[in-house]
Amino acid sequence: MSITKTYDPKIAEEKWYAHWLEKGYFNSVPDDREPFTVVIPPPNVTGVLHMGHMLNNTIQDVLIRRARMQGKNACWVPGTDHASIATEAKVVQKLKSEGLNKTDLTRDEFLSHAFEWKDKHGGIILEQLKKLGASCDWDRTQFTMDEDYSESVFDVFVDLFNKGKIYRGVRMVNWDPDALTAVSDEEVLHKEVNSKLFYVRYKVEDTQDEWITVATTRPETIFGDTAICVNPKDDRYKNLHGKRIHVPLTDRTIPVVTDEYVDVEFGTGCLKITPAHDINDYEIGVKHNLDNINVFNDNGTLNAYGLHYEGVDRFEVRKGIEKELNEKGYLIKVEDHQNKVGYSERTNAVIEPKLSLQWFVNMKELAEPALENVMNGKIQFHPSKFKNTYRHWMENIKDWCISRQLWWGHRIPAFYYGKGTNDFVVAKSIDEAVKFASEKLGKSVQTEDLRQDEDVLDTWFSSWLWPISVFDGLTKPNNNEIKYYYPTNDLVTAPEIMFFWVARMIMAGYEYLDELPFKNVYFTGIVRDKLGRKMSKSLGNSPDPIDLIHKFGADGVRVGVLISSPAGNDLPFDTSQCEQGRNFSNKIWNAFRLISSWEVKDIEQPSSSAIAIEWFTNKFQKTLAELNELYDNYKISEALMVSYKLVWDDFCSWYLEIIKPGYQHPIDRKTLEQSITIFNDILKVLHPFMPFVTEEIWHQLSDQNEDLVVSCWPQVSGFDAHLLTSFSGAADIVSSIRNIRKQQNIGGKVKLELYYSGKYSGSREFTSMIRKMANLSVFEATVEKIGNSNGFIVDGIQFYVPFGDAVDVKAERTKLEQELDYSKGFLVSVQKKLGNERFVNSAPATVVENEKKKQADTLLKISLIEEKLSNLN
RNA sequence: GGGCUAUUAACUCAGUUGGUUUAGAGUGUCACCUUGACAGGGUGGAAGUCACUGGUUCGAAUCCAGUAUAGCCCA
Repeated sequence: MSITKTYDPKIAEEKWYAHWLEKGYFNSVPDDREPFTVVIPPPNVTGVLHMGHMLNNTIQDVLIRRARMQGKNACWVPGTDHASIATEAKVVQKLKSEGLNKTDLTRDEFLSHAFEWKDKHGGIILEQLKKLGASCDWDRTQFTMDEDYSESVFDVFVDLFNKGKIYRGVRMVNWDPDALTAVSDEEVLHKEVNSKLFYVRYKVEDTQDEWITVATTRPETIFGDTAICVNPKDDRYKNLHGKRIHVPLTDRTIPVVTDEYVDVEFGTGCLKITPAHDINDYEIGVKHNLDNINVFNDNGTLNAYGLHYEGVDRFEVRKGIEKELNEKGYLIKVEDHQNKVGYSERTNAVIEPKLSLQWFVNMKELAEPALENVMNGKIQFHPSKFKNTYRHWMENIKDWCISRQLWWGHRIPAFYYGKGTNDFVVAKSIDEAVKFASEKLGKSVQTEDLRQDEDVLDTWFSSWLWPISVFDGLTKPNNNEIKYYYPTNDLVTAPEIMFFWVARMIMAGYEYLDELPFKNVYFTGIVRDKLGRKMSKSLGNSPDPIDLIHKFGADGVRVGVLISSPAGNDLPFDTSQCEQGRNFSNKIWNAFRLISSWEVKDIEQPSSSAIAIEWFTNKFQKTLAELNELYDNYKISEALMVSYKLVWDDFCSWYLEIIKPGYQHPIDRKTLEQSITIFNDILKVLHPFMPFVTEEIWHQLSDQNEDLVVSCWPQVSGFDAHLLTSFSGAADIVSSIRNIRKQQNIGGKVKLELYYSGKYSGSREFTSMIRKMANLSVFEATVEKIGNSNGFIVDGIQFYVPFGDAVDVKAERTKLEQELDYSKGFLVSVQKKLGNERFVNSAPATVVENEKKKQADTLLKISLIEEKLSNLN
């Protein structure tokens, strides 16, 4: 049976994923083993896989697969998030394309459309994750709006309300006029934009012709002005204190107030105050007891206060009012101006600050343990630089607005029985609400007397419970699963959602289980394109991950995304990295193909093979120890690179070349068997990165009782450092001879002679290997100096390769002179150090010793080169 | 405006508590080789004032200060 020349991922991937599922390897139930738990950052239920997911989930899978092989009870819980605002926006859009407006539907009608959409598109992303090889326990798949899950959300709401940590209040919120909802501070993106600064004059009351000029970027809000504010220290305006001012285009007058807040330098030093439409104005308004005039409708058009602009969008009004102010002589001038404007992350609408009645969580107490336990290292951040950002946010935390004016999500479990601010009860169900309301009112209340709050909860108010609720930790406290799997081990996520999600999960963990939710947080970077732009659907610069998998194989893509993405660093992604990954798959495949192609015979094992096996076994042990350490420090990218080099350089370029029998010659049984053992160990350490190709080779290479996915991670047993050093000395000799062949244009098939002077012992055990790899006919000591030869020095031993017919003395001389220059320069730097008395006196003895040894070695080397040069003619 | 982080080869990154080399790797690039495991492989080479300026030290890519540039977070 011939093996294909290249690895074909398609067949292996389908076959093995199905097999793993069938065997239930990814399923976990609590047992005696140590648990290793990861909860997936639940993607949007209607989302599709993008490169960010690829990176994130590949890392999780690598961690989970390794833990599984280490004999831990690995449990990776998948699921999806209802993502209220994003999903609702999609559904609204879809309905619009069918000619349906959300406003024409009842809540129930809308929700049935939404669920229909969810059932159709929901979970696509989970299917895509399977293509990537994700070894999640699919039986545990959860959705944040599942019944049990929702119950825990309501439980928490009720509990926090009863503890006084949830309250209802009028606050300035970020209003998204497109989505018609409040959004949290974190969902607002501030962008620098070019705008205009309008200088508008206001007439002072009871004067003939006295005016003051106000600079504003938002002239459409003058209908909401309720004061003019100046700095009390500003001499220019002292005469205005206590006066009243006419608001242009209206018949209203407003007071002049003074406040230090006003920047004397900015604009005219005269500020119009519109408390309903600016957070700073609002605060001044509260301080000076000013009215709030809201001039906007929820959709961003002006209301009746806007007079003849009623019903017109605010940006249209801005244009119109500029014209009108100008015509009526109020507009003094217009300047170009740069300022920052908030945009909705979801709809990209310009956010309007708006006063409204919303639900809030008081964060102060919740934040305390969450901050403390990250700072003291109980919860580790990788990389740790994110601790600073985290601390900064947690120390300045603000209350969390959790109500959203949407329908898709967990409806706020507050039930109103009257119009008063406090005429409501909070309860898990309508039945409970009836009971509580009856108690509160002291009379019987019926279901139909109660009206549930129209709003839903912020999505993060459900996902902050994710690590607890996927194990029913709130609805069934102290159940076996929560006790066994919680706290989870590693969380892999993007730094962008550190506050939305990570911080809040930590808070929920301490509030509800008095325990951290996870021990380690691995922050991935942002996946960017070649131009450094974030990969996003809207830019259209993101390749479809599934296409990539078709082209390069899942293993190739996994390697591609991991190869250059250290924790916390952005990943500048290019498909050439997947190509590298695919080539790596092929390299491994061909190593397998080579070994399989050999005919076995019961012949004697060559000593070069015996030593190669000994060397590689030690090399593998050394690398394994390195790998384990890199994993422990979450240096996944580096671990991959170390594995890559182990396979490509050590295994393929050295080991296999050493043991490879001559063309059409058989191999001895012992070497073949030991090589298979070695290869199997390599497959094990590669498996977390490249699950499919390794499983495929594992089964084809030798008979196996078990599958690689559940095999044991190799044991660390130590290594012989001396042997490894000797090998690299031997490898240096081989390289040097290859170099000579290259310089002298001597083909690889021409046998060469190699002589050495002095005591050569360093790499003695590798003599046979050197003879084979360098293709030598002679390798022995000599007492005479050999003049006409190429030479090199390894470990202080002079080696000679006598010239054949083709002699290039000149080239040899040049080479030696270069080497001499370098060595002399090096000697100078070493001697400079040693000549410095203060160095010799203050540096540690070992360091000084080392410098002395360097000096001696270099002196020897220089004398050897000089001697060589003088012998050359 | 405030805070954080970074700046090492063409690109992407290592460089552990300052001291195994006049700084390493992968990719790319260049030269040569290759009917023979490898949509390629092998061998070898070139390529860096470690952003800049000072300081601490016997010794700085590494520690400190300042400057410049970039990114992120917050307002």
